[in-house]
Amino acid sequence: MADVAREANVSVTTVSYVIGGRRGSPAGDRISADTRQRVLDAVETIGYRVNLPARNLRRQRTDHVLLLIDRLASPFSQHAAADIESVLIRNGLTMSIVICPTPARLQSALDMIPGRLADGAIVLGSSNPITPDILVRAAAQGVPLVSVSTLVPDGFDVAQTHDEDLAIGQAIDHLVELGHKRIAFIGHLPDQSRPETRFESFRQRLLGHGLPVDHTFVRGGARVRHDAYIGARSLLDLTSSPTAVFSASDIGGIATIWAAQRSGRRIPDDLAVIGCGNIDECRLVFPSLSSAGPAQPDYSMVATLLLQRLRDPARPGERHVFERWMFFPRESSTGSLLST
Amino acid sequence: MADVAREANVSVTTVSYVIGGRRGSPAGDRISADTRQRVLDAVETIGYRVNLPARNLRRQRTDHVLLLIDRLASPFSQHAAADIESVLIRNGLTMSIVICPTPARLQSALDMIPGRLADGAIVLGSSNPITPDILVRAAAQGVPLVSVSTLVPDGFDVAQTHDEDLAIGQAIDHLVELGHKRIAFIGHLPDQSRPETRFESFRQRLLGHGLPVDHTFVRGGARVRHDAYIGARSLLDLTSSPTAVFSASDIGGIATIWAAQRSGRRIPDDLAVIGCGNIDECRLVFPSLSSAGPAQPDYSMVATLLLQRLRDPARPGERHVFERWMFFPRESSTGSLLST
DNA sequence: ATGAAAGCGCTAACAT
DNA sequence: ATGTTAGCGCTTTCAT
Repeated sequence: MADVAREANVSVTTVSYVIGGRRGSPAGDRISADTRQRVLDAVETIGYRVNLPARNLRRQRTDHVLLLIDRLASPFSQHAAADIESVLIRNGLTMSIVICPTPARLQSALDMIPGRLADGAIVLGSSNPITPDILVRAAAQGVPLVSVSTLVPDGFDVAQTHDEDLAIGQAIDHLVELGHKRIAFIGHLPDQSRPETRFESFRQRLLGHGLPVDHTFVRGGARVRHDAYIGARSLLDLTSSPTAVFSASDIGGIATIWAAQRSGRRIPDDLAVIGCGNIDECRLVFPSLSSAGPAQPDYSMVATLLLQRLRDPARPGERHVFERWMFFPRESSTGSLLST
Repeated sequence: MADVAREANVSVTTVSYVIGGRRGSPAGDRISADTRQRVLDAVETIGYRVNLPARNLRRQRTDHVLLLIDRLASPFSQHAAADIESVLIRNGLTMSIVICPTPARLQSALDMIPGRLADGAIVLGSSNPITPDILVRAAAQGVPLVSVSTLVPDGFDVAQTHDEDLAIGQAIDHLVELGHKRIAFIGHLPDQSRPETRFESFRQRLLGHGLPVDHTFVRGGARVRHDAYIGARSLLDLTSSPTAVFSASDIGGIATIWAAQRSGRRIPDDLAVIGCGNIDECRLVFPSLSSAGPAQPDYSMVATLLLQRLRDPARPGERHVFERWMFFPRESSTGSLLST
């Protein structure tokens, strides 16, 4: 900066004001158009680049936020990341993504914020059981945080879906109306030792119809195509196999369709399949996949929540609804295209 | 740090040595075990957190690298990111991901490195035509860079696949041997105004068999399931439609299978399909997708290349092979499972 | 085995 | 409209 100042025949202050471009108060008016141009030219000839760590050290702020996700591959993360980042960029912030497949990695990513490498974080879909503790502790230490989950807000905000239970209930009603009695479940968790909200919705609705919830009809692995495929195959290999499968994810539903087709079953005649999430792929797969999920998910409000919290870190955490779920019947359960 | 020093009754130097833990020379021997423990306790009671921007400013180094990808959704990015990050972590570095869907975003992400927010970057699969220019210019300005692509190395290293052309050739041979003459192509580019290496491999091999390359049989959009689906559907709607489709991506191949099934075609009897990339999904889809791709991709050497370049930034750029392609015939072209 | 102090590059309060 | 200067929090050389 000193070099630039010398070249432009101004002080470092002037250089700072030109390149720092405060969006606040004493920005434009301070420097004359002529001086500003001289500085810009000097920057060009010198090849000067601002040193961000120095700026961040001084400003005590980075204008950068972290998006923490458990894995890249999830079909909605692309959508979510794009929605969120566009809001952040519009507000002058940058974003980067850190993959946190384990609680330890989540912790170390969150540690970047007290470490002043970022101003805050958005946490997507870490369904690990010890995640809440980690988030609560981080928030208690003043880390501005928004979680997209069903957690209880506690110093951080929670963005969550609405009517998930209702939509899943409608999916089950739909299967029952079609005469299905042997309905299996493919969930996210590898085991049934911990509660899973979508399983609870599934279970309650089955019980409501007077149908038994048979634990030999429950599998995990909905998060990963291959795992769900294995789960579906083992369901279909049962001597008394299900006539319908409800999966807690769409990729699990699609994997189930594939496993069923490979076993020679026709869909939905021999096996009805319903997924969750209503991702685009549901409409492409043949037969198209019935799904409970949001009509058109929009994650931009998640970013807005973080912006609010950055402005006022002391706000108590709150729950906010950012997408409303519905049931979309398609070929995989009805046999004909009722809805796209 | 001053607070910690006071609490522990030592100097800030000592605190720095304890928490900075130089992995180099004067680290362990300098501080006595007793003093070290006193400092650690003080850190605990004070709740001290190191300020990374200050450290990075002073060290002129961040021990952080960027992974630049064009979109999250690509099926191999999960794998690549995990491979690369594990090598980096093992070497004491951290990694974050920045999504660069446009050349402008790629540029601004790369600018973080002269900006001293990261030490270097790995660029995955930006197939945009102006990308090479951006990378060359960044490298010329001293940005340590590794590109996973088929670009010409120029100040940065290039990690690339091997025998891609050969594997695609085998795939085409396979189709020709099965009697196919009307073979369509679904590529990455939206138009044919720019050369595309996989299309070139496809084209050359067809010509080698004396088959015409019909431009009404070429579509784009292989990168996105929905786009590929649209492309495949328009191919199948032709009055004289292809009997085989070769897609430059596996998700394009799977989308083609779906489009064909929806049109009432049997696979491979009415339409043979081959993809590229050999992703896990190929073995799950029904019928399983024949594919040209690596047997088991391993991206760790990409990270190794960057580590080398960080050590010696002046090294001229080189090409390195990190995965070898083969052709894997499966049900979507043969009708029976020859290979998994 | 430990401490004093310079300075990394920048911003912003306070001059003028 | 522009300049002076005191730090931001840390690392590291040089002393002791």
